[in-house]
Amino acid sequence: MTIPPKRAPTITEVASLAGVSRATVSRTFSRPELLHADTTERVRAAAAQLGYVPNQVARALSTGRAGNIALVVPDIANPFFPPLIRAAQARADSEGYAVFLGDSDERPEREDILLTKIAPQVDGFILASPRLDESRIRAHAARRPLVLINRDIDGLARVLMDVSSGIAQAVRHLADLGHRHIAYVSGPPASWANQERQSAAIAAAREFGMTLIAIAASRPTYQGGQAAATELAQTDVTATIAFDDLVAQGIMAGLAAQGLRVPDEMSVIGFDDVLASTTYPPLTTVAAHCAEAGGQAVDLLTAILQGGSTPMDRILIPTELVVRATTTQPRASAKRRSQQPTFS
Amino acid sequence: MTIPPKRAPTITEVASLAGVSRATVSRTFSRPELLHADTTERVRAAAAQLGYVPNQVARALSTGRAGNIALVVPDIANPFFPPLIRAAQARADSEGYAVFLGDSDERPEREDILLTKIAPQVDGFILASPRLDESRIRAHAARRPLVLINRDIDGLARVLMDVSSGIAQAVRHLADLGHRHIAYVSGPPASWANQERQSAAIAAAREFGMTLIAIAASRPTYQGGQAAATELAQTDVTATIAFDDLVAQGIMAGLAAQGLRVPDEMSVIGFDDVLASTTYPPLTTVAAHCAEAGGQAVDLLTAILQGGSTPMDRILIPTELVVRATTTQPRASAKRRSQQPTFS
DNA sequence: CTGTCCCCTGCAACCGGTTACATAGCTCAC
DNA sequence: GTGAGCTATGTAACCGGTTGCAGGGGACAG
Repeated sequence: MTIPPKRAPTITEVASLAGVSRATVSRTFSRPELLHADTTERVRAAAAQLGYVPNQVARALSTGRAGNIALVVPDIANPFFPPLIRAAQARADSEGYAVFLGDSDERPEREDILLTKIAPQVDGFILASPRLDESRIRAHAARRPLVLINRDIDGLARVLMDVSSGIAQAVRHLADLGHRHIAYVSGPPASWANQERQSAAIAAAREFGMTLIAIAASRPTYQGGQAAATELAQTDVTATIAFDDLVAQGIMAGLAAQGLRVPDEMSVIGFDDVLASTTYPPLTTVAAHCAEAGGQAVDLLTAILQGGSTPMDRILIPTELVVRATTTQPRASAKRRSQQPTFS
Repeated sequence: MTIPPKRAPTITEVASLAGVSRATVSRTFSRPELLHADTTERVRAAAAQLGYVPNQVARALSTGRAGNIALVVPDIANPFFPPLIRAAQARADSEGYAVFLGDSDERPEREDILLTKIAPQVDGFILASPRLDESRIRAHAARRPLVLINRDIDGLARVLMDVSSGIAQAVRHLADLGHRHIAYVSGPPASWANQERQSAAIAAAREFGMTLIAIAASRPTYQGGQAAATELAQTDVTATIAFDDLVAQGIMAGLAAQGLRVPDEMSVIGFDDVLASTTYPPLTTVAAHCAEAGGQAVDLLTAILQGGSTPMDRILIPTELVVRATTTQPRASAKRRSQQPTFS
């Protein structure tokens, strides 16, 4: 049996205990500089005695400011997001905002519903890697300040990973090691991040005169990577760049199952650097600083909420290669050249 | 489709468009069975035309029900929590609740502040692995319905892992393989989960006539596990049970750095089964079904919120051993017996 | 034809704050 | 001594819903 939750004291009770009007109590907590010091003191004492805390819901209704922000991600369980969420939450907290978390389960329509449902309760949104189409995102942005992470829509505030620098470093690293034939194992085709990474890889491979084949991981998961490893084993590529660390790890496991050793028989590079330090062997990867992206997104959002003006509405977070233990020189191999489409 | 206006339409606008009173619009969305079908239809049409969505904040103020629940965890980045959060969020969503997420950064006082700050905006709390002391938890529970995960406080609703069965299976598995000297690498001493696991391990070891030493991982992290591996290497134990998978993975990396091979020279068992399938070699571990815990906690909370009565206020989730590739028979070893405290 | 009952719907008072505006009292310069 | 200019506080109208209560009107029985 539950204890009937005791009702929190209201502003009216504090007012009568302190012998002032409700307005004075309200001002004590919102604009104390308007009041005589003695008065605020007396009100504070009364409030403390009753255990009064201003009701955020009532405050939100009358001011229109909720003191909350919403963070929507496609899949909390994807290791890319927890550090991002964590940083965002910490930042929001120190700015005085509480955080609504939404998981869209990778489904655009869930994202849409989530947004409309929690909109009145928040002052602004952060959409991380949204799967929603551009027009709907713009529609939501028209209602509430909104910051995107990992999605580039003109005119909207956004925090982006500067993918190309990191990918270029990765490809150059492989070129320096002597690799000539490499693969990119891609993520969700609809994902902006995937398109960015893939085209950056293609461009870099062309620059270094390497052959690059693209292999689709059915899903951006460990399992997807495992499946891709089977395809990889049938090609003559000696190095692979994966859509993200999770796929890279799946590839490593898949290769191991095929009896191929990493890095001796196949070099593997991940992306994000979210679990690189916890794989064995430690994964060479491109660090995307996702935690920083989360923090920056909150900063940007609160700046918009408070200032109104947006000094910089497009923040680029640099990425860079972190070399660990999954890349080395290619070994001569007699594998058959694949029929995969090749680029340059 | 109409261009969404900056300000969300209110009940008043819908009422005048539909030619009814505000009360009727309200009832259309809260208690439609009181209205004539034609009326609700007309109101719904007007609402749709304006893009009206009931304002949850206003609703919360007048009903006292916020339609939100809060989920507080000590560290989102700990892989134990994302599946739990994900399941909880999905469940809450389908029950019509939105979710506040709080990360206490493992600090009890942050937990306390978070709870008091969010309290008026939510109908109830879920505290996962709270670090807060019992009296404070009880204080919060007196104000709002509250469900605990991984913490056993008498009289409060809670979802617990039935640790002992899984640990017993793990120890038996090691005994069957022929291990005689094993170690438990512990987590945070203040953690209920750690105490449970450790005492279960001690009890099981005693039952099977094995020697068990306890080694403290300074922190329940990958790094903590690595450090513990150094200590492990100096003992004559042939198998290790880790506080959780993260620590287990750190141990594996640490052992590799010491030149010890898993499982040949040291068997390793984790706990939680949150990243077991993504390590290499795949980790033998105790599955804790943390996602189910999250879902059950939400079910329990919503039952309390709706029913008022609590049919079952203590849910036990069974755990069981999942054998993968990090356990095998012990190899004779000449390592020196350690001076660690031993239990039976 | 009238009375009763029930089904819908409207009226108006909340919920707990915020805030524009009014005002009381006081200081100070002229 | 009086009006201007403050400062500190009160009054009351919101914010956008919900809901107890009242009442109009149709159905139906007598």
